[in-house]
Amino acid sequence: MTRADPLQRLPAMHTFTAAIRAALAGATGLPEAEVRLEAPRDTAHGDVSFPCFQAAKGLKRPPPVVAAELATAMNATLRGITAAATGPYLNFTIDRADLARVVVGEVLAQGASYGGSDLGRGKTIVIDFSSPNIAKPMHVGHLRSTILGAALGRIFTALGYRVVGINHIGDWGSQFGGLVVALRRWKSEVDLDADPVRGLLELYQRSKKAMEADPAFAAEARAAWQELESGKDGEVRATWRWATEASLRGFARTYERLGIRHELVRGESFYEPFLPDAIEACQKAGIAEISAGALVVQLGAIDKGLTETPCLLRQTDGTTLYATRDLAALFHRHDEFHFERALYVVGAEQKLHFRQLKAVLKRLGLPWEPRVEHVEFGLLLGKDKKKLASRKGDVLVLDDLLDEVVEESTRIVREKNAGLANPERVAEQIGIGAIVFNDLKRERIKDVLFDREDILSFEGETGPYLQYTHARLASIERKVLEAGEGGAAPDWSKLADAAPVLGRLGRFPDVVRSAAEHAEPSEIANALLALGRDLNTWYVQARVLGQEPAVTAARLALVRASKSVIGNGLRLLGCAAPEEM
RNA sequence: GCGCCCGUAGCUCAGUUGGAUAGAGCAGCUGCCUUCUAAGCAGCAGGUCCCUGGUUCGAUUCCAGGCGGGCGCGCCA
Repeated sequence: MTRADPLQRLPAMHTFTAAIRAALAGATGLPEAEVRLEAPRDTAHGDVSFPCFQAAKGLKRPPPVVAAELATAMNATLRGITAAATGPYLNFTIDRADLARVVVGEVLAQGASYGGSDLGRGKTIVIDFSSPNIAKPMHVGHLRSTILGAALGRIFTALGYRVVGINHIGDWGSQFGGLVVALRRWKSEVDLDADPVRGLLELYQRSKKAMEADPAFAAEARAAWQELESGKDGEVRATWRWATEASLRGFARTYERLGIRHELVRGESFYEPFLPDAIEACQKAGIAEISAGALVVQLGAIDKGLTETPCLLRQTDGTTLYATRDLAALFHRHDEFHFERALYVVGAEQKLHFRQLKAVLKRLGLPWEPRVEHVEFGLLLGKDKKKLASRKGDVLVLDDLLDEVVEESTRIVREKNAGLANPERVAEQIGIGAIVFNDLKRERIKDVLFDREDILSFEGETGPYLQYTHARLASIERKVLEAGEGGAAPDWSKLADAAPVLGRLGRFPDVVRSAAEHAEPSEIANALLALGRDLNTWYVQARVLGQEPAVTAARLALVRASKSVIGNGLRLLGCAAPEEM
């Protein structure tokens, strides 16, 4: 395999910024790396801006004077880019035709891969996300981890990384002894075919009650758990395995609706055999000690905030804990994948746990500790601003939410576009898109108020708004082609009125890269919304059909490029990009 | 009590490594469907960027201390 010349892989905008950077470095004497360019907040100022405060300090002259001097120098050096001083700012405007030709050309040439790169070639990213518990339906609380993790997976894949998405199923623990006994006794009393997870939930809940009320049941459950833990491959294990597989079948439908797949499904039970090794590693390193009867790793020396909260590896009764299993899982993943980054897409309420986990890695002196990241996200809060808990009357089962939103989108699709060829499919795309986008549009650390109205609204800053924009662009493209127009050579200078759109198209690859770096899909969501706004503003007043051929061709090219970028962005986030809606 | 996170318009949020007049959406009010989908567009109105101090030519942004809200804090996961 031959490696592409990295310079040729630079996004379109870089051809311009590189020229500006080099020219500024030459004129100011600053190293190129220290020439800090920014995108002006107001596009009327230009495409690229250089605040002259720093340079002025070095040159010992007032910033506005420096800006004016540099403007003259830049205009003498640069071609196709004009520089103008506005107070202390030096603003660059790229020749409109050049900007349009280069950006649109690159977007169209790269198509579905525009926004991506080969940045991650040969590197592996492990993403732990979703991770529901068996015998319980996925709750809306699982939504954020599922949607965020899947989006991150697609983003890293687009950047050329090998992505291993792991579903760390909660399939282990003493409570499953009770479930096994419940299945043994009452299997025939519930419907486990139509909706296996709901049936299992009923049994699970009955088993919890029976544990308290019925000593014989409790004893049988304990015995079942002991047998399960012993590794014996008998009736108990077979029943547990059946319950696990039935749950996974139920989850699979939900994942399919969301367009999500994991590369690996590995329950906590998978790591059971590796627990002794994990504990031994800590003991051999001399960092494990007995405290109040439990085996712990003290962490105060690493992190003062953890003085009072050591990491517990083994309880007084000899059994292991969450942290032990996560540690074992992490060692296993490192050995198997030699990851560049290992991301845990888990709620912020588990921050302490991951801080402890990383502190243990530090005490072990493992150099790859910084590669382990807790991609935390805010809580899902109820209307009372308290953590959302299961309550009667609230629809909190994930599938129910998906159904409810799709029902609403079906109603709206019928109302808005009665002649649509496949309304069910489009309604599903829009409903799911609304849910996914609603979750990804804000910074992940922010708590989310679970607001049904918010999710069911398809106007403004929503997934359907972008899907609608995409569908309209597709419609324009269809109509232009039907009319047999758009085949002329484009006059790129006629896209001068679309400069904000061109800038956003050109910067899209930077947005994707930044979103990956920060593990923050909301950066893409917000960039798409801004693009959508600028685009809508542009095309309502720039008709494509029936213009001079060179104008129609140029506008059609921009429509296609914009549609491509919005589509790419929506798909990265996990939203469909319908051609019609 | 300790630790961490959040605090920007009535509500929900953006705001790039500190930089120009702090921006969107929703809700409210005005307009725009005989021309490429009105899930849209244009406009009006709406601000003590929680407070106080510090660093800086410059702070919504960085630092410290408060205030308010949330989450977490050894044998659950």
